[in-house]
Amino acid sequence: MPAPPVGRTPSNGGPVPDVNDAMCPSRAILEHITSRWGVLVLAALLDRSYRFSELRRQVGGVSEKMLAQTLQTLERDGFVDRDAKPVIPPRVDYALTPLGREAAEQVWSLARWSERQVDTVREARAAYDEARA
Amino acid sequence: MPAPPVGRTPSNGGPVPDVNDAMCPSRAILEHITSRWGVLVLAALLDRSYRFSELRRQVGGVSEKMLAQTLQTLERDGFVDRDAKPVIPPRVDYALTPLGREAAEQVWSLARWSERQVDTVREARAAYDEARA
DNA sequence: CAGTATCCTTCGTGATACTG
DNA sequence: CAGTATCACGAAGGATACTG
Repeated sequence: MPAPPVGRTPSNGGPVPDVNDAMCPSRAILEHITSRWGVLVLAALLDRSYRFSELRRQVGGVSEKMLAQTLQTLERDGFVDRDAKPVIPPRVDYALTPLGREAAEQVWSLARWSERQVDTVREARAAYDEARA
Repeated sequence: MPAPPVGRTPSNGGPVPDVNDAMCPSRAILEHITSRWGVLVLAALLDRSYRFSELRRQVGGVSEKMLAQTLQTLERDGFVDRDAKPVIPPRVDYALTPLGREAAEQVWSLARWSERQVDTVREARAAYDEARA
């Protein structure tokens, strides 16, 4: 299937609703699950559910802001289930929904494929860089 | 984990040395093939090979700069084969390598899955937004 | 035709501080 | 503990003009 044609390219000037979001909703979904932290969060939750801080430790290097943002996006899309327990101190557990598990498995499979190609790709890059040095 | 400092930042695109190359090489690969234009380029080339301008028309809304940059990145990683014919006017054909075809098939499969979930996700979002309005 | 070079705007990300 | 608010900065991305 050919790529979806995009009508206009926003001439620089006005706040334009994301062209691809409007034109191609699936692009937004794909972006959410393949985003830098999205991949790692989904992968972590593939094992078991996590609390916020647990997840933050499990996914190394993510800021609170980005983790919260990533989780909200995934929750809104219906990939992650948020279970906030009304206790003090607050306790919130995050888990995959069935749909989220489907997504996680696929994206994780792609991630593992990428990992397997690391050496091949490194060689390709070396050859490419060599050819124009 | 602070982002490691990077040497040069070319004003123009081109295969930019990826910050994540050092810390997580597979992440860079994943990023290249799931990038906004990377997905679309790989998908288009799944059908057949294309010339630069053909590809630009096929993938609607991509600027020359981004298409060139995307193609260079994919070529450098060994996913795309660039065949520049020494004629005037210049003619360059782009095609998938076998490795690129593997990548394209997987990412396109994920993209099609995303497309199938569009309605489900839209409902999930509506429910989410409803719940906090 | 197939790109490069330059300039500029927008966006993502992180640091920090604060709240329930 | 689990977030939200604000700010600052570099990187991503686009428009345009130019070149072989």
